[in-house]
Amino acid sequence: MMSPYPMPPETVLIAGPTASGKSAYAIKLARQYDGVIINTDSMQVYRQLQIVTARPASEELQQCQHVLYGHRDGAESYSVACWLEEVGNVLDDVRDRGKTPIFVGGTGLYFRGLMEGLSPVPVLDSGIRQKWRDFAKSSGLTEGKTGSLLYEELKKRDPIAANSLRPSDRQRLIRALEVIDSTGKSIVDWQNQDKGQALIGGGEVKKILLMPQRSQLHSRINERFEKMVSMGAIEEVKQFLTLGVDPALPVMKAIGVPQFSRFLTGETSLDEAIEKAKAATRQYAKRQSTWFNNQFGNDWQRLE
RNA sequence: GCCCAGAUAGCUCAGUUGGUAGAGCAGCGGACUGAAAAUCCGCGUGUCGGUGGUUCAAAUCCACCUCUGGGCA
Repeated sequence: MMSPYPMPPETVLIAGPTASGKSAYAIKLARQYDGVIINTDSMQVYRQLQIVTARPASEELQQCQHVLYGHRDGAESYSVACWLEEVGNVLDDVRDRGKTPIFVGGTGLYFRGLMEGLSPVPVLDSGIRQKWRDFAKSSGLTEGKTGSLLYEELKKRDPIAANSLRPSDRQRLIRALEVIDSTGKSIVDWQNQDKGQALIGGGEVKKILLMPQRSQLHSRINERFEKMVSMGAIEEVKQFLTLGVDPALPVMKAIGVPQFSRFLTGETSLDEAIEKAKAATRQYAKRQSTWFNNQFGNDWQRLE
């Protein structure tokens, strides 16, 4: 039965690899459902990078309300936990105003946190976190996968966690070490604990997955990157680099930043920087697709 | 027109005295719980320019042809 006044779903989720057309689709649904678009992308939160992260610009922002976009400084470290905390506040506000929350982005981990909650690991001491990052730097792990000092250290302190990780997986080894060191409890134990109440899922959740054919996605990625360059992506990265942000921070890994940084110091040609950045984008889209294909449930509506 | 150098994976190129080929990049598949645009794991995807010839055996040697660079006219 068609109703003349269809009720909007309680929540809308729109996921898809980079350049799959999420932003435009989100605006369409936002108008249909009187929605507020909520950023679900780990890089579009940073204020200084708009062009290079394909963050919606003024024309899009005028068409409906967008939140959690470009609201954080690149010099801060952001995370899925920060995001979930912010989402909690945003959701209360959106629902109070009778609007439909529309989550849009490409970060699989953020969607997982949103739908399933997060293990209740407390905020860790920043000194201890820094200690293990420094340790990792001196461990020589970047050189190869064998003889990892991090791995040996974790085996001593938390053999169960070590057993579940690869000796070459620097990031997860560091995380496991800082958790056991700060809390005295294994990350595995934390992860087996109740994740608490998920932020969404009480009512109808419309889940949409935009998955264009790979070859088409590659064309769109390549074309979009050329557009970014003509819109001033290089200048944006140049300006950002003058701030002297810690090279270890997440924002420094945004696609375009390392490649243009190397061009700006004369290490590579412009053509090479552009080709490398396009390739990095295609590889990223590949990893996103793997996540969406295998980590999401089959209750997502797939669209090309 | 003549001389020289090339032609091998999508790209750049290795390939020993003949034994049906391998690197990097790209690509493909996978993992994923607080930096996730991160961090990791796995996989060569090939009419060796073409046609003949020599040989038990040709990417490899010979001939001719095609194409691409460079040089001489």
